[in-house]
Amino acid sequence: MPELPEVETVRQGLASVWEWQLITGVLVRRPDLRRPLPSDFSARRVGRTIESLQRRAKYLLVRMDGRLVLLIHLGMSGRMVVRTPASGASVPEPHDHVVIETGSGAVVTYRDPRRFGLMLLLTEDAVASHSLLRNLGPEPLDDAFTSRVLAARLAPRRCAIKAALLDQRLVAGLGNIYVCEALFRAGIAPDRLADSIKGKAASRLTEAIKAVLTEAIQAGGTSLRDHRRPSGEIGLFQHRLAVYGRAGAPCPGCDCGEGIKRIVQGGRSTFFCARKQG
DNA sequence: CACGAACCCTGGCTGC
DNA sequence: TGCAGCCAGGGTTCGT
Repeated sequence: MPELPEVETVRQGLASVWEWQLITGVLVRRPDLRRPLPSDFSARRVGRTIESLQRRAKYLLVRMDGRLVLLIHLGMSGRMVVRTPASGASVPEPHDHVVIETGSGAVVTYRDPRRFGLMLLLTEDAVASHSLLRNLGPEPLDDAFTSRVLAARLAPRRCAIKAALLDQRLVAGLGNIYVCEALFRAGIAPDRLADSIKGKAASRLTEAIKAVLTEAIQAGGTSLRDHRRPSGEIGLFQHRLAVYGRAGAPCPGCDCGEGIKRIVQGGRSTFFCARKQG
């Protein structure tokens, strides 16, 4: 589910509730996520103060005092649900796996039906070198991510550009939706070889990636099924998708009669316009 | 390095 | 209505 814009939306929502809050309770209702939660998961966190929330790729990093960091990945179906004292108590749902209460009385629930997500407690020293993080590519919204950087990273890759952009080692945070949308905006065919993207094409692709991610964050992400902001509101970017999930619909970028096509690359759907992305 | 397939797990939708 | 089959925004691992 969540790609970079959805995770960033969750980060912003959680930050307003969690920053500088004391953790007063952690309840593990179901420890068997993608990696099992350790038995001391709760004990190590109660009494800590949350200092900041950051995002790296599709990971959330919750930094606490004592150089302790909670790493969260939402997988495909993970959500963080916030309940404040004003919104009242509620009955736990079947897939509410971890419940975290802070000094303000806010209760944040990690809900993840498919349990592809994970939570991991690390010390600050272990974060940068952790196996889940150390091979991640650059953040696409950083100023340092330029078309020259992208072209250089694509140059040794002899695979389809679609597959290359989904590879988190090449650039971090893109998923199936935003890769499709960025390639459409850049006018690049999804099966074009990655090492052929340079110069003008690399510039168009870089700008397309940054623009689509920025717009999606501003819209609160894309809510196709599971994504919710911590407040419970849905994102709105699904209304602005040009190609993703729109097989057969008219192309919004040109007047070709064929409409948006769907193909399968590496077992995953790709949506594109054959004319605009010739 | 690249590729596909299998796998992790559940829910929703489609078609029969 | 029930059920089988397929699909899904994430990722890893293993074999070729």
